[in-house]
Amino acid sequence: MKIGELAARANLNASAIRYYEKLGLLATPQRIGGQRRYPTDALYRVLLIRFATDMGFTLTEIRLFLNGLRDNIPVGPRWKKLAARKLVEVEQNIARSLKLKSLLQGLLRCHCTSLEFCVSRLSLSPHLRVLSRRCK
Amino acid sequence: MKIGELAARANLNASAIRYYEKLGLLATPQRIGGQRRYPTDALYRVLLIRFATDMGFTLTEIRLFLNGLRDNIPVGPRWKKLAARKLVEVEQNIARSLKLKSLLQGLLRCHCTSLEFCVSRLSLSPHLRVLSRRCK
DNA sequence: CTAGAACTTAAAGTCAGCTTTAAGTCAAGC
DNA sequence: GCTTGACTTAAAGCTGACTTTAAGTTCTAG
Repeated sequence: MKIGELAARANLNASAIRYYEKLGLLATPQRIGGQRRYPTDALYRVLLIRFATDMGFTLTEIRLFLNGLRDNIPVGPRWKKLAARKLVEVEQNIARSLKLKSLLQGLLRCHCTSLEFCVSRLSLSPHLRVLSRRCK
Repeated sequence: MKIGELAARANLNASAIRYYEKLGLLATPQRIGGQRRYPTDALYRVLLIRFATDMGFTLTEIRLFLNGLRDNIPVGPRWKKLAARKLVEVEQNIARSLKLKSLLQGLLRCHCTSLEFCVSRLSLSPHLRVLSRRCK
């Protein structure tokens, strides 16, 4: 498989594949005439990387994890430590986003002419009054 | 008020204030001996900007909104359009984060030796099998 | 055999939201 | 009058995950 096909199958740019290789996330593949040739396994590796980035892991974290695999360090504890840390981050993000959501909903329920009232009703910080002060 | 005091009161760096000014978020203030002097209003302006960035708005979005204020375009519709769009983004973020959370929790409940089972039980994508295949 | 698509490299560019640096100017207290 | 801290500028640096560029090489179809 050449890089273009690998990239297409992983729904990525070829440059992203080269970037992963440069970061040490992908092994340097066999070359034919200077061009990279990948075994099917490489696709799974790339898809795993994509999955992990979708899970919110950084490429650095993923490299740590994959290097653990390579060095035959037991996967369990390493993975769980990373996952537990990420879980905390995700939960904080959810809590924050829920707060933002209700704040935005509250603001959206206001009419412009009553924004001043809305601001106080929502107990928003006083600096928001600069907003209502200018509101016709 | 000099820039240092404004920055301290907004819990920001002075460089951030200058950056906001450069982006057009803050009016160019009066100068005394080349140094910026701010009226109290400027603090409310900065706090409003901080509030909006905390709400997840980008500085570009905030500038659009503030320019609307300056040009005496009615605040209500403009604000609501931005807020409604942001609300959708926030809701998508929440949905995504909840998915990630349950996925991470599922993975955390696994033991290394049963990760293969876990992967199939969680109905994870097949590329995750590359993981379990290497797991001792 | 040749056109052109796909590959190669290193280095620079992108986005956001600042911070840091370097070299200098101004203000306030003693 | 002098020191020191706060201010000034433009430009470069930072993080993360890539993309783009430029200039060149190789593969493939006709």
